[in-house]
Amino acid sequence: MSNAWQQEVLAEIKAGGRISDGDIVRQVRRAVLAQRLPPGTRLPEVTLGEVFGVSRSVVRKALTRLASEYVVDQRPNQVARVRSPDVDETRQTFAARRLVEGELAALTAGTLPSTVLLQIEDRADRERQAFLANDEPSRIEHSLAIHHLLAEHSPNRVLGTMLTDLILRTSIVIALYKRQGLGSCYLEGDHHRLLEHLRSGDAAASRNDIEHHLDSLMGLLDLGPRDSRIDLKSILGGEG
Amino acid sequence: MSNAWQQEVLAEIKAGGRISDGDIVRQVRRAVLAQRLPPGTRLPEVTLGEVFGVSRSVVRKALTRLASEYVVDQRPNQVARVRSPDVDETRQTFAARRLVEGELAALTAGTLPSTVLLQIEDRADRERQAFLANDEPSRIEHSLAIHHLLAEHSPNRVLGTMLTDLILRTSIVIALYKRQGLGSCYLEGDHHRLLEHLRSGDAAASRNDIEHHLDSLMGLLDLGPRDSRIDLKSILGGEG
DNA sequence: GCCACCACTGGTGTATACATATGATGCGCC
DNA sequence: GGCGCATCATATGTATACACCAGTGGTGGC
Repeated sequence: MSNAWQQEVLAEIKAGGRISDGDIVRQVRRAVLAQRLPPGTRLPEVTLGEVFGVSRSVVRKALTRLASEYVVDQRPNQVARVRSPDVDETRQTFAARRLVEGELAALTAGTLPSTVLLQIEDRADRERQAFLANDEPSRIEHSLAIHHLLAEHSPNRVLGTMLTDLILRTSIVIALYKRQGLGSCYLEGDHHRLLEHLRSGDAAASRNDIEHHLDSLMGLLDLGPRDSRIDLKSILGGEG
Repeated sequence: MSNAWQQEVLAEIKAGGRISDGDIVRQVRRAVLAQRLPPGTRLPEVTLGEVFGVSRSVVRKALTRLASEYVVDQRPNQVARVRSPDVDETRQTFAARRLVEGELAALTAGTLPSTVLLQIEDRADRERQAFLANDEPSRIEHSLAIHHLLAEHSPNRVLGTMLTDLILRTSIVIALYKRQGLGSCYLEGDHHRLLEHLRSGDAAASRNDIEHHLDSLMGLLDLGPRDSRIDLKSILGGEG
């Protein structure tokens, strides 16, 4: 487990009060998304417990939840490891999100209160600014916020929750398979265009915006035969 | 907790060897589906542990998993209870399953090996027989098996897993909201028709079959204003 | 020199004890 | 008689101890 990450976690812990399993889940999620915990990283219960200052009971619950989110791999009698989805799963995850988020956009078009629309607009503006300032972490944060707003305020809570999960999973594989040398996954105008169609209530156009957006996003990934090399590395390298 | 159920569980335990959290998950799922554990039923950890002959550690893990499947409601410092989805969630769950299973049927059409097609055909035949014999539990088992086969053998494993979850959730609400006095939710011919379209590779027709099937199924439910009475009952009655 | 076996270490699986929160009950006061 | 508060029973939250399992390295036999 990375030491830098450990330091950061400790800092956050000092600030807050007691640590619950939910906190651990959030922290690990964030670290995996930011690739501070690369795929294959071992996550022993005792070590995590020491890092967070809690006992194995709490850690176990957190790991179980992370496993149900497909963030870590938990096998009987073996240490939990950060999951490493292969290219097939990546394509399938994108296809699933395309279906769910497209439908959700169509369902949601024309139903959002102006407060939410303004939140989305604000995020889209700040995403563009972050992109221009070359601040990729901030850009990602704002981009994710837009999609999460759509998930949270959709009229179908069941599909909304499913989308929340899929956003996480796609974010992980984007971080994993982003084409080398590509500074940002920003798609100029996509979010603003979607916003206008959501505002005007054009369901078909909104669905189309989402589908096109996700297709473009997946197009920025490197899903070629390189995957065999990755699998090999994770098998041979171990610690990554 | 129902005593009859306790007896049945004990019987199954005697037969098998040791009990793991997965076994508990399966048993509780089954009991909820069969309404042997009605919504609102309290599921204290110690009691469950005594029933299954294991300690709270195992039970806790099982309950966490059941909560992530939306079968039970787990709130901090309170006993876990069997969840009771309201009519809104019921409609949304059906809408979600309609979307996912429709897409999956379209994706899967024409790709299934003949062994799987024969399994589906066998289940459809036996479902009809069970219906004619008025054996509703068997009919439900075969019906579920068909949809699970579709989920398991679809080319998209991510969507397939999502469908597996949605089948469970819709089954629960079907048991909950089935119109009183309705003996069976059998829809004559639906599964055989779907089978033929899957076999011939007609994606559009397969999707249409699924969507029509689920619409008809939801039509058999009683989702009227009666729900207010149900909520009232569960609030006032407590033990249900 | 190579293969099989064995002990060891690191880690999870499970049970249990203690701390703490929550809902119910019954008493006393108003 | 009704309302509020103390008290208790019940159940969960957390930590910890012990048993078991898996991978690993070394060692002895062949």
